[in-house]
Amino acid sequence: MSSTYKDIQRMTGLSLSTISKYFNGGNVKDENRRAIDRAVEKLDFHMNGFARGLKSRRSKTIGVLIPELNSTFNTSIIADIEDILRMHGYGIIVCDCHLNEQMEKEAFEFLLSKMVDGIITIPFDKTSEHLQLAKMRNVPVVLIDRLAAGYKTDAVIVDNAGAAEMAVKEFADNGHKNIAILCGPNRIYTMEARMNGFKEALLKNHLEMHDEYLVSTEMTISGGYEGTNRLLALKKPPTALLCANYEITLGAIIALNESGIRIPAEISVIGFDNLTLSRVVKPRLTIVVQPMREIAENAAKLMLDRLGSESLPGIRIVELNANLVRGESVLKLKD
Amino acid sequence: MSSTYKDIQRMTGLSLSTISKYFNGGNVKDENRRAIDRAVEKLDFHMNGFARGLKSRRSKTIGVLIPELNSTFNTSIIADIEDILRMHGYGIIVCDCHLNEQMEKEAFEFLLSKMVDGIITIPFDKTSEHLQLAKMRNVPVVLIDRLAAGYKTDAVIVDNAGAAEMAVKEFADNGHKNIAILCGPNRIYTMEARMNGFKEALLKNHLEMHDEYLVSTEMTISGGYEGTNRLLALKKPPTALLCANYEITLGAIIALNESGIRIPAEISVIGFDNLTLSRVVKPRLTIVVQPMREIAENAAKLMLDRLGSESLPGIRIVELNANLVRGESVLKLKD
DNA sequence: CTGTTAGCGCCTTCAT
DNA sequence: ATGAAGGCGCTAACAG
Repeated sequence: MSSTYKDIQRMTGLSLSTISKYFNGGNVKDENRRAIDRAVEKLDFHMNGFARGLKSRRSKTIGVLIPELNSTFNTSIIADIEDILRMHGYGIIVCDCHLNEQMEKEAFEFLLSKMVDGIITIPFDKTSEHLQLAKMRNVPVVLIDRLAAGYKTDAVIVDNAGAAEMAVKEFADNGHKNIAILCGPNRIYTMEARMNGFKEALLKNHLEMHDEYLVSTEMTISGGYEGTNRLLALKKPPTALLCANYEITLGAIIALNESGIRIPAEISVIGFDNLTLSRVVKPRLTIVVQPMREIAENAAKLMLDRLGSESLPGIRIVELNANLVRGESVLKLKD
Repeated sequence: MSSTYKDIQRMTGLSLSTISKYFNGGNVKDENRRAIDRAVEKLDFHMNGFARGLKSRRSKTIGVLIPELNSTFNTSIIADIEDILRMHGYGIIVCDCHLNEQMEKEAFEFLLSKMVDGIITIPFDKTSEHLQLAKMRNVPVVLIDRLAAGYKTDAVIVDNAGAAEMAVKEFADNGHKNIAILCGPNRIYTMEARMNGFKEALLKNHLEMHDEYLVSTEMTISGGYEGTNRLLALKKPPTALLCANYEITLGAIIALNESGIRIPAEISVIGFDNLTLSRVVKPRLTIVVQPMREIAENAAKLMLDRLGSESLPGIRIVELNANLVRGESVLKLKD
């Protein structure tokens, strides 16, 4: 059984309210401060978070709900968010809904039941009806990666279409006409956006669209691996390949390496997401880098702001841009 | 402002204690049950976790403390633990201590301050003094991956030395004598154990130990990549290579592929940890697989048991074995 | 600067 | 099967 204010009271003779003030930054005589300090030490006193939460209605805990923990992008964002929030005294309760809309809703309610002060989520379900639940309970929500159709709230998004366009332009500028994309399933918002950006960019650059160059695959190493092999098996394989996320990029590289196909001599490649990878692979990979740290920082900041002052202006949407980091994996074709 | 028992009381005319019974599985007349049901619906009533916790002294929340979120092994374990615990009504508060002992201690206290009912951790600090804090507060701790020197508690460990030995034996059985290991830093418990297992296995198999074949590197793709290139640069490169974790394995494969070195014709390789990867890479990688799911399941179970019945027997330690899954990445040498 | 008092929302004897 | 009353540990007026 751990000690309480009452125990401190017994040891110091001070009243509960003085003790409370001490713990909440009020004015307390130095002499008394020290007395309390000593008592805390002796008693190994620790604040009871339940009692405190009961009054303050705050758990200093943020829910983080993502579609899948086994994804470098997601865990990297989580790592950064955790970092930042912890500096501010907040813990994160993490839920993974395994790319399942039903579970997403359940996990969302679960988080609310855990008295989180807010929820940061990378939404999966396109309708995102579950977000309404938070509104009813007055729990702020910050979205990452996509806006919810029916629910306006703070969000941090990346210009995914723009990111894909950037890559296509890089290929086009280097004279490529047969450009393929290895993309995740359309049901994933970011993947859809990147695919759309890709197609539009072909138009903008006056390039023909080859259906067989639009490969939709799982967002895994295997997905990238198999997709690449499918492309290589075409009568006329592409001269340029855009991989739409980290795991796919990895799979593509492994497949190309294995087939003994040289980058960029035989195929030009632009990867996605992971800067470390780009530096490791030789020749250095040209890569579309999402500003992971910034995404996390902005999401955390949006949340902290909301929690800080009860009534902020309206919705704030932060749109960040991906960057193209050039390596040597794109060959300049002569024309 | 959300509704409370009092609101239900107003709507139903029942007493608070009846309502409490209803929510805690007591005997309540069917008629009254329905009345409460209706009120809950109308009021959108949700139990206040703080108030409940104040009495029950349980948050239904488990702390999970790991050295680093950017590691496939860790996140994979977390994903499974989260899964299992959530099924039992528990949420997880995740903390990443960034391979830093000071932060580990702070994060541990932080978790305790968040009123977690228990802590599951992959400890980093070798002395693990911080674990004592949990004992004082009567918070059960389950360790993963290593036992703490000074603190006896439930744990799930893997026979790391045995895992390394298994790999060496596989190489030796195939006639290899020049076997290298690409291992993480010695300060990481599992890495130390695998390195030791490796050395012992050389002895057991009557193989000579070449210092230059014992490469210590970072547990990252770059680490594996650079380590491999270091090995390849030797006058007499090894004929067999054991990679001591997933990221290192990945880096090694990329490096070998790039150098145009064929597996297993020119070098035999055994990887670690990731079954998916082994299936993707061609030739299929022989791999030492840790039973991730089992590790998570056992850790979760140990914790749930502890929380279930206040006084269980003594310490329970579960030791699991890694498995060698054979692919075609180990060449049989003629002798 | 300190003490008194009345809750926060729920659970738990103890009666009825 | 239900109700009344007190308390879990902390906070927040309000006095002094």
